[in-house]
Amino acid sequence: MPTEIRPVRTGRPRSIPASDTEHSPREQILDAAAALFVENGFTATSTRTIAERVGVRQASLYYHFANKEEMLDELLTASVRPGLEVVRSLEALVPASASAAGALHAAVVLDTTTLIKAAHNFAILWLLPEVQGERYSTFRMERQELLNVYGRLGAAAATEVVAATVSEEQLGAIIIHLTELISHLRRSGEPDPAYLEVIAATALRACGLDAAAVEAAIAESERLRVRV
Amino acid sequence: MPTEIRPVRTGRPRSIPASDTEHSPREQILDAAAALFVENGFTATSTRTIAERVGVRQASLYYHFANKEEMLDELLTASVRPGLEVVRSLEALVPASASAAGALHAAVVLDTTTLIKAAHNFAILWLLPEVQGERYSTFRMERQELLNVYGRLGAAAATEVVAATVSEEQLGAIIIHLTELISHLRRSGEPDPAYLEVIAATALRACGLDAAAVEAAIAESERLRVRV
DNA sequence: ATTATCTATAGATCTATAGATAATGC
DNA sequence: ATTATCTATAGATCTATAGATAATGC
Repeated sequence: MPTEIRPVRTGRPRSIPASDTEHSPREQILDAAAALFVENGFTATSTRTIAERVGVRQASLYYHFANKEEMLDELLTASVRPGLEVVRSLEALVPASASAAGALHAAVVLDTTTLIKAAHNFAILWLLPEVQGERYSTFRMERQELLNVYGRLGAAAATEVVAATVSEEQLGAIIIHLTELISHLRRSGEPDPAYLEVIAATALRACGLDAAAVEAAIAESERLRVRV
Repeated sequence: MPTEIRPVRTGRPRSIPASDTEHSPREQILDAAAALFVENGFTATSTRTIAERVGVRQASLYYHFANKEEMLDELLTASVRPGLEVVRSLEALVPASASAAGALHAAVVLDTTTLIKAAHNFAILWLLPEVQGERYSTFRMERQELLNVYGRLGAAAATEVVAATVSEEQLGAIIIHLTELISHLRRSGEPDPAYLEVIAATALRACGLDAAAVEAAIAESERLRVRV
C-alpha cells in the first residue's frame, strides 16, 4: 500500500483546522486572494476577507506575505507565464515545422484554453486599475512580451494588404486583446468552449487570411497542438 | 457688447472659490470622479480625494449625490449612450441607403472616436469589478444593446463561412470588444489616431470580408460618416 | 529552537449624517 | 426661505505590527 504523504506541519495549529492539507498555507492564501481579487477587485478585497476564506486570522497572512500587494504581484506573474510559454514554444516551430498561420491559431487556442481552464479567471486581474501603476511593471513587461510574440506571428501570417496597413505592434495588441475576450465572457458564466475556436479563427481573419487559408491553418493547428 | 452669462450662485460660498464657474457643482464632481475612477478604480478612490479635486469639503458631495455609487452610476450610463446612438443611427441606414459592411465600419470608427476623444477614458469604467454586480444592471443592459446592434450589423455583413461558424452574439461580442481595445491603449498614453481605422478594418475582417470588400466598405464608410 | 499560528491593538483611514452658516431670492 | 456650502464627528472599517502561544524538530 502506498505510504500516505501527509506533510506534518509545524507551528501553532489553526483555530479552525485546515480543510486543505494538500497545499501550503501560502498557496491557500493565494488561492483565496485570487478568487476575491477577480470577483471584487484588489482594493475592495480586505485582508480580513481573504483570511476568513482561508480559515486563519487576518494577521496570520502577514507571516507569509509582507503586504497585500505582494499577493497580487505573485498572482499576476504566475498568470502570464503559462500562456507565454505555450506561445513561445509554438513560435519556435516557425518556419521550419509550422507555418505562421498554423502556429498562431494553435497559440491562440492553447492560450485561451489555459485562461478558461485555470482555477480562477486570472486575466481579469491584468485589467485592474491598481495594476496599471509602477508597482507591477515586471508583470506588464511579461504581458508586453506575449504581445510581441503574437505580433511577430501575426505579421508573419498576414496578407500583404494587412501587413502594409497594420503594424506588428498593432497586430499583437489586437490578437492578445482577442484572447482576453475569453476572460470577459468567463466573468458572466462558463463560456461555450466553441468560443476558443471562434476567437482563434478571428485572429487569423484579423491578419487578412481568406476562408481557404483559415481552413488550412486550422487543420495545421490541430496537428501542432497534439505535438506541443 | 455681449452680456456675460454669469450664473449667480446661491448658497454658502466655497472656502476655495471655484475656478470653473461654467459647470454646475454636480458636473464638476462627476468630472473629478470620472478622472479618479478611471485612474485608480472605484473603491480605491475616496470621496475625500474627489472633493479635494473639486475644491470642496468631502461632506459637500453628499448634497449632490446620495452616495459614491450614484456618481459611478451616472458616469456609466452617460458613457454608453453616445456610442449607442451613433451605432443605432447607422444601423437605420441599412439596407436602404448603406450596406451592412459600410455601416459597420462607420459605426466602429465613430464609436471609437467618441471613446478616444471623450474628456475621460470612460470605457475603462465598464471593466471595473465593482460594475459587474447587480447595482449597475441598467448600464450593463445598455452595453448589451450596443453589442446586439454590432452583432446584427456584423452578421449582415458576414461572409457565408463566418455566418455559419460565428453566431450573431459572438460576432457582436468580438466587435464591441475590438472597439474597447482603444480605451486600453488610451490607458498608457494617447493612441495613434490611425488605430481607429485599423480597428474598424479588423472588425470587417472578423466578419470574413476579403481585401476588396474591406476596401469598398471603407470607401462607403467615409461617405456615410459625413452624413451622420 | 523553529515554525506558524494566535490575540490584541495602534493608527489611519473612509463614508455618511447632523447641524451651523453664508450667500441669494422673494 | 432656499440653496449650497461649511465644520464636526460617529461608527465602521482596514492594514500592519507586537508579542504570546502551541505545535514540531533536534
